[in-house]
Amino acid sequence: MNSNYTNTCTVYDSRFSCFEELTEEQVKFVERNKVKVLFKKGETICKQGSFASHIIYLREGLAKVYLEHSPRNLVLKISPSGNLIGLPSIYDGNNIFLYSAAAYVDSEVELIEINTFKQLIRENAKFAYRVINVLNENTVQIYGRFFCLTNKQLHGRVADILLCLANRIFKTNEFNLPLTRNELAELTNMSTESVIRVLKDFNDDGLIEMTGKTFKIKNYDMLSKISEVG
Amino acid sequence: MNSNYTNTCTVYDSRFSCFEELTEEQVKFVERNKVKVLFKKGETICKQGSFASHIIYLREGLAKVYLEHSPRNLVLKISPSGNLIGLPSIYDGNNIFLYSAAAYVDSEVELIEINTFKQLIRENAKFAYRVINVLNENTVQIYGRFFCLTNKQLHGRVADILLCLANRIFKTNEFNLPLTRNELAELTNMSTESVIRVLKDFNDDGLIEMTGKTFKIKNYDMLSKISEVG
DNA sequence: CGCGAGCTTGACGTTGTTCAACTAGAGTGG
DNA sequence: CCACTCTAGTTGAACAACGTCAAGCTCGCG
Repeated sequence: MNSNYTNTCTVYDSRFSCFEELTEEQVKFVERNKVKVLFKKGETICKQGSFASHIIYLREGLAKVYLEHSPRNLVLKISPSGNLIGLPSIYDGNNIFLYSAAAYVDSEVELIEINTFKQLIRENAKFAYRVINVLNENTVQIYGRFFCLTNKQLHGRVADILLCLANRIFKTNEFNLPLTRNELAELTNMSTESVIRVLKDFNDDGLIEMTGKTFKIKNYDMLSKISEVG
Repeated sequence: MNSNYTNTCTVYDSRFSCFEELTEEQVKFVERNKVKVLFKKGETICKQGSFASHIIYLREGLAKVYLEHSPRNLVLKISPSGNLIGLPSIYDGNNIFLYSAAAYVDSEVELIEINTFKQLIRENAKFAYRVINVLNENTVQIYGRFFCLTNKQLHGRVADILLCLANRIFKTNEFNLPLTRNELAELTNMSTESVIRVLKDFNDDGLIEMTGKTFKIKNYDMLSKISEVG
């Protein structure tokens, strides 16, 4: 019953699986029209502006979804395993990827032929209903992140990301982050130097313990508070 | 085939009408389960966090859709007549409004009972497919605005809004704006004073002609350029 | 051993907000 | 018809928040 968006805004992790609603026959239909692909860390999974011939299911790994624009990109979300990427591409006849996605770590994806996916939506209303739920979930997450990046200051944003990573990605208070400081900066929409300074502040104040890429949340409540007030 | 998001980002104006896909019987079903309501300028059409018992169709008027948060709100989009508000509320079992909406001008809306709407989605896959398109269109628009507010500077944002209003709302280069400077500031996520200063700059440089609330776009190309480079 | 990428730090400049003061027009009540 | 008040609009000056730049550091790897 939470009606605010101040927290855990960056990671999109769907609670819905649309595929559960498929009939046996439809499942086979999907099986026949998908391929499995491996992406190495750093590789582009889909490219903004190119033809979207498929919907992407991230079976294993971690990816960022972002809008490309010089001089700097805008990361829309990070997507852990179990999520769909490219759903907005089924919008209108064009089938163009509206964003790019890249692998943060080695990842395994399944590419589902887009017309297969569209056909399922038109054939199976329960499946479509699930898809709508996934899209809406995604919208909620984007709204949260939108708010975060536009209305919070640096410390709030970094606190937010740290909590987000701990809660939603690693699901523990101590984790080894596979991102560079530069990638963290892109994620929080700030300069690399500022990321470093804020992390140092948190470290000096005992809110986190940080050595290189190992992070440990020491004062969860305080970080939450910083995240809230911006 | 445009793959960037630099322009006309604030107004959501759907090209899709989902209702065309309904059968006669379903149309009657909707008729029986909707009510018409008038809202005066400034009134709240829906309230973030409250129960969403209905989907809102804006038949006539102009509204802002926004996240509530002190000290300041975040406007997600402005919605002209002919659009649906509250679709993300059908996400999961909760049926809570994820955002608030308020009328910029006197507006006429139709409230469609939410379970009616849900039932239509589950019954009619073509209808659901249309709804998905509407949601995706909305997502595209939000991405554009997200980019605009996070990566553009003041002049770029104001140029953006002006073009947006001219192109999408008033559909002419000369219009009378029913918004205060303060509302413009909220819309561009900047301070009222900054809005005034930027508008003055544009006016002094001959890009626009402005007297009070009357605006005239004088140099469309230059404004576009400013909007692009941020 | 040396090279390059990522990381870190301090100094400095820019952008945009905040604050305070002032102005103009639109009610409102005597 | 005139104060009075209230809101919206405007302006300038001070200030804070961040980004940029330049330099140096560290560590893994060829």
